[in-house]
Amino acid sequence: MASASPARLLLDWYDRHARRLPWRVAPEDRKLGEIPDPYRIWLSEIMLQQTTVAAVKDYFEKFCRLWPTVEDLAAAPEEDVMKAWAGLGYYSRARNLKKCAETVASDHAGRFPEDEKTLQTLPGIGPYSAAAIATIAFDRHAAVVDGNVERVLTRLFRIETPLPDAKPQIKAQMGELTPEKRPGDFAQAVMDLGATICTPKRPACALCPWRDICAVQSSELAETLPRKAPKKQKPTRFGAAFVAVDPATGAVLLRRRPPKGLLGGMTEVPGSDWSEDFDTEAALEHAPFPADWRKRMNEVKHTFTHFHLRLAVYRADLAAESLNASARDWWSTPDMLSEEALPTVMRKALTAALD
DNA sequence: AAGTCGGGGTA
DNA sequence: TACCCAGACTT
Repeated sequence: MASASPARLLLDWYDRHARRLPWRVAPEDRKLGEIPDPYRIWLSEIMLQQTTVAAVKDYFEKFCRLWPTVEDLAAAPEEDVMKAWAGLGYYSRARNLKKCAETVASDHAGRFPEDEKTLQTLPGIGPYSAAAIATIAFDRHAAVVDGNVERVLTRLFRIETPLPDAKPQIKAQMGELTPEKRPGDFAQAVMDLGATICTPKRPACALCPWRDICAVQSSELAETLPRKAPKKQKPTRFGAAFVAVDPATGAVLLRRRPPKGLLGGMTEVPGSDWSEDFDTEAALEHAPFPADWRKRMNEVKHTFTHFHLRLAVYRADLAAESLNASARDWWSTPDMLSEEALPTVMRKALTAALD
């Protein structure tokens, strides 16, 4: 009897052990001819970029509740989409999500294209997402490569070429490995294997369905793969944030960030620019208007993709009416605050000011 | 090819 | 602390 193929080994493991993502329909629960909702597959794949399943889950359900179809999302105000995305990070994903929904609604009659090439022309859909959507939503044969796949395959085949130079080889190997039947389940199985068994540190080789065919199984080498270029250390930037509070209502003064760049289009409290040579002694010069600003004891520490941030937080209590209304600023009462498009660093600043 | 974009989980 | 990332876009 011929030995089982690698794909068969993995799919058997997947059918027995793998946790299934809540929004992906299991093959056995699928009615004949029924396909998973491409809109939901697309939405989940965009959210899962650089983000864990645990972090995505509640956001995914909220988006499905607010906008059940791609047409609903296309018709939604971008402002509402940014609010619903607030806290998930990488906010350009939310802007591109909205653009993509509009394109699908207007140029594709509300239906997602089924082939990888066309999918990749849509905003926010790159090589990974295009392959994932084509194979999971449309059962197309595609080589899905994300960080998990890179880790699993560099170990399985002992690929010691550093990333990103190894990407073409990994893509080709994934293409050869992917079976004609159930290609989408296979892709999800490899990613699931990477998330649960073939982990970056201390992989559980003893539990791996590929242990007998893996080039580095249970060896010291496994943890060192995939090889990557050494990463440079993050600099620290400094700045000040100013929280104005209306004592009568508890409302705080907010404003909108510029549409592009860091935290583009998101809501913030007034503050200085952030720089490595920020003069903390002269922070009050950056206040949005003169007031009795009091420095809070605890500063805000936050880490972005490529720098650390330390923010001095100032608070002033003043009546909202005493301030000349600016077109770009608004007061937000405590019950409205949770719905504002506030990124995590701004929620930290508000906590430091209000607690 | 390198830089820009958050945030949470681990050790 | 300091790592690890379930990528895509811009320059």
